[in-house]
Amino acid sequence: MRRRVAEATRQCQDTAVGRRDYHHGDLKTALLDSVGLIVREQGPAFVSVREVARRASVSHAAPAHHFRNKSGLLTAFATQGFDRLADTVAETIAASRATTPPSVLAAMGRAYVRFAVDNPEHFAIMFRTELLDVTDPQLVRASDRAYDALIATTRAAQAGGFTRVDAQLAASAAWALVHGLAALWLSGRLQVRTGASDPDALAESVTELFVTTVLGDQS
Amino acid sequence: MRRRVAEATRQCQDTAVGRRDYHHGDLKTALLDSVGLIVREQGPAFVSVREVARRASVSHAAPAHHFRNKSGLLTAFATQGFDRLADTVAETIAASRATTPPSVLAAMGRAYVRFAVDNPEHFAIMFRTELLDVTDPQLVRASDRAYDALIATTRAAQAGGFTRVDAQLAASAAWALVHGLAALWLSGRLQVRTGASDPDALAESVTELFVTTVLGDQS
DNA sequence: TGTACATCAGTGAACGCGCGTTCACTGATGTAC
DNA sequence: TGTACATCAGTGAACGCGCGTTCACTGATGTAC
Repeated sequence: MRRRVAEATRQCQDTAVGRRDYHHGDLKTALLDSVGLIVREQGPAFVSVREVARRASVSHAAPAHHFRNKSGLLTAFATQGFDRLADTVAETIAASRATTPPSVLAAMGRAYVRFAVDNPEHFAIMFRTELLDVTDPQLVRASDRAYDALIATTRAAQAGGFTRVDAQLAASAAWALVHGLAALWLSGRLQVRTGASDPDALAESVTELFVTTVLGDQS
Repeated sequence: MRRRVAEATRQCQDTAVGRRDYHHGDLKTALLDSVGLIVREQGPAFVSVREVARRASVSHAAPAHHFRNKSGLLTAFATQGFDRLADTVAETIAASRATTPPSVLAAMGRAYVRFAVDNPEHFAIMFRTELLDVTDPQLVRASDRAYDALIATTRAAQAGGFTRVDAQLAASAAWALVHGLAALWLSGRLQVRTGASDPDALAESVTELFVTTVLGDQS
């Protein structure tokens, strides 16, 4: 009886947005969204396959049809994060095409911190290598894409005579600087220590300091 | 019967190093050591009160006599980490008393990375604020001690006319730089990206770059 | 020095719980003819 | 267009497990007299 009623309902609403009778439609995405919500609200330690399924309103066995296991689920989530980061960085580079490598690098640094602040749930998982399958090809590809943009920019800076040091060291230092800033901000320590409340302003000051000193026009 | 044998054994070995009959002697320290071993070998996610007790060869209820709960245990471990970091930094400052603030700051940066590499288990917990009781007075005191040393040094640099920017920003930037370097190194990303194998050399290059540019002698 | 007693620091059983994963299953979907 | 059938994407029960915390307990220690 309940089945027949449900079916009748389905036939009426078949094309409506809310239809989610038996097959979900886009459960994979919904599960990754659930991971993000849990990490954001409670932290990485609270992610469980069952809670993720619960939030997506499916049975706890459903995720197994989309991810090999818990590690696979987290790896997919980290991959999503690296893809978004790489997209953000690529957009930043495209938007500052007309400027010099140092100002491109500064913009990338601001974008990195912005990404971390806007997506704390992804940032909190992306570098937890002990939770991930770091050999996963999609994860590798996504994180490569983000790093390649960085090293290309410091190489351009070096080629343009803008840097005091080689491109590799400049890339490592720049990455460490913005990564540390993002991590300390998200852990709450920087706010406590400095009383700062605007991560963008802080990122701007720090990246500006970096490029004007390390990448100051030396040509 | 077994009891009497055990007692006889105890009476004979009462003063021996290995004696650990009923009262442990220094269980609190032993439990913190166990936490460190687990984090180092398996990661923070694998720390459980029961496993910690198991490694210290006591019953799983024993830790409750020394720590309020799991969060208290981790908070004590983080406190131990901040204390050791502050000690390391203090020693570094004492050892470079005769030099200028920029070179003191560079030495502190190297010490920070060195600490993280030598104590990855502490570093992995110290900034996981969601796992800790961040209001714990001992934790606050220990982490204050480490930060105070940093801000004092950048203030000295500013007072000596060594910095392009104010002491607070210099402290934030310096901290972010070495913290990011340590975090990326421990996550394994930097090795993969740069092929580097010596964190000390990398820390030396990066801190040197920072102080010569940001704190270059401007007087 | 000996003894009574309070306190400390352990034990082991028990509680109720949520976890990851596997399994046989079934409803829904898509495709070949 | 209709139908048979393979495949896909879910369900719900079950597995065995380890977890954090509490509790009454007891052995060991230290102290007052």
